[in-house]
Amino acid sequence: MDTLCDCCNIKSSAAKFLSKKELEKLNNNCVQVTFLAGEIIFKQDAFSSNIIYVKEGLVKIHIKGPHNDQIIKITKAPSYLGIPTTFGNKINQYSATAISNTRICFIDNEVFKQFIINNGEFAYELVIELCHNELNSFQRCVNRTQKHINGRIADALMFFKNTFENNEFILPFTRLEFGNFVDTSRESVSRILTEFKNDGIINLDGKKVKILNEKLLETISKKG
DNA sequence: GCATTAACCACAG
DNA sequence: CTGTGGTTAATGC
Repeated sequence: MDTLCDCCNIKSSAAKFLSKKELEKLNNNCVQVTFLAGEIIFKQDAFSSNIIYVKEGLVKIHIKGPHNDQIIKITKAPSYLGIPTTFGNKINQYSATAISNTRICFIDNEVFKQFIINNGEFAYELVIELCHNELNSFQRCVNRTQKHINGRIADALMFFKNTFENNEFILPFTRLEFGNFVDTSRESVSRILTEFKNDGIINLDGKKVKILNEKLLETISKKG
């Protein structure tokens, strides 16, 4: 049974520092749930009651804005979700939706908090993860405001190439969602993608994308 | 001014 | 949902 946290082989880097006893405690205060692509894991404005650990799959984090739903980031397992939302605020500040089929562990807040307080190495690993997240979001912030659309779309394509570890992948987005991810309209996404296709940078068939000229794509991404 | 960029709108698969 | 063409506002040269 891999539901036992003790022998879980997808332990977070932080959970590796938990003692036998702590893992047992975790095991008794954590449930694993499977989500299908498209299912909502938790919703903005609802009470947050748990720490969420993504064991397997891809998840999108998104926030309702005044006009659109904005996709803040795509998170690939293994990763915690909702640490800021749970400790910073009782109410979820964002929603999380499964993009692929996903396995999630829901962990009791109080138990998690006790680990942080009592186990320095565990806490340290978490801080590292949070720092990475913050740096990434700073970076994304700069890119979003300073890069032109084709740069941002090139960024996104490179990102997917890296997360799927493949030059060929299926966009987990409609054009509208893609637009919400890179802060542009669905029309611009369509245009730039066909433009990339016509320039021989990618192959495009609906949501199927194959990167043909990674070097050029990289340049576009860098130059913005 | 003129050119470029990108959003908004409308219409058609 | 997607792609395309026209229009338009903002910005840069």
